[in-house]
Amino acid sequence: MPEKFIDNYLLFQLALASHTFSEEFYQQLRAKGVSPAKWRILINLFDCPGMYLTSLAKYVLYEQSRVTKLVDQLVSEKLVEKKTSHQDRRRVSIHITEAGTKLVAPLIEQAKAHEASVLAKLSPSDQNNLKSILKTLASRHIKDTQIAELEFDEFTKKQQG
Amino acid sequence: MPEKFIDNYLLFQLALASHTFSEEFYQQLRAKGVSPAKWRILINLFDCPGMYLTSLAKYVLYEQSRVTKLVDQLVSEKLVEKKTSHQDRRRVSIHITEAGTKLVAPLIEQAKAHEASVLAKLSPSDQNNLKSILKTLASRHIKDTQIAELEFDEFTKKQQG
DNA sequence: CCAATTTACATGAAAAATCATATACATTGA
DNA sequence: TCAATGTATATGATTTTTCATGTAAATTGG
Repeated sequence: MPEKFIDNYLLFQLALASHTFSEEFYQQLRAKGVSPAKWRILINLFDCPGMYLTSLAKYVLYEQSRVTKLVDQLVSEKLVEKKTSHQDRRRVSIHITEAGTKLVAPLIEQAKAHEASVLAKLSPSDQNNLKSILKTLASRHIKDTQIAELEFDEFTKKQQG
Repeated sequence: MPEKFIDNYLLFQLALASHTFSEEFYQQLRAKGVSPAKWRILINLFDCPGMYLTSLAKYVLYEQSRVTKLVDQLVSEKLVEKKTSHQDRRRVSIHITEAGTKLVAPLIEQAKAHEASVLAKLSPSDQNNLKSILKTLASRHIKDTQIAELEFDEFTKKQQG
């Protein structure tokens, strides 16, 4: 078998790894009746409740209009709530509900267990290398898109004030 | 900013990296009128012409019925051809055409340049670490799904015989 | 050899995602 | 102040993708 371009092409390698392991976990999610898209939304809101819709969209890597629709479904399932901002009445902050939290909390434990099973395929040093390299790449991305800091500052200000 | 679960969650990190850099390149593709899905099909066929449809689907990480439809579109654009197998008349091998090759060849050069720009964000040792770690993860996947070897053996036998 | 099962691919209806654009609000600068 | 511009989200039509299933061919086991 000759070396193919694809097999050494970083974007393909990343897509393959992401796809393979995500699909593995999605099986577990579906078994509990949670779609991958809703999981992504919920886990992000669990981590950072009150996120504005557009920021949420950037975090979950979905288009804004798609997130609008997913959030509306989650609202109808009482798993999240929308609140329009007082400072800027165009903006909508999304909060995970008690029920939403009850749903995701055990899934996070499952996710951690699954992640451990994936990392177990690698040596301890490779485990660290992989995560740190991905963080390097991610940090540049976050810096480029200027989401996290701004959003979080507003969030903490509100909590403190 | 406290550490969020998500930001240290491997599946999210992989999805973020894959998404970010793929989207970057997809901009270039779209500028040339090629959709990401068709690029994936074409580049795989370029690497391994004559692949059977189901194997192709596994390689490009798309569902079989989706690949059937994408391939049919590509056939109508004269970029690929379908040939039913003589050994097994259920199977269809897909071949990239001259026109298809002409279309992808320069895109591969663009992809290589883009990949270099992504890797440039990392130190040389991290570049090697990342690729080798991803290969480790991928090799297990390929082994699990038993595609490549089988498929290629048949292909080379045909060429030799 | 043949019924039962499995495999490869196709198809059409249903669901999800995207795209273009609308609406409502906010900001900017003359 | 207010017109022009920009931003946040919503909406509906279109396109994509999935899901369930169909058809035809191959394989398997009696």
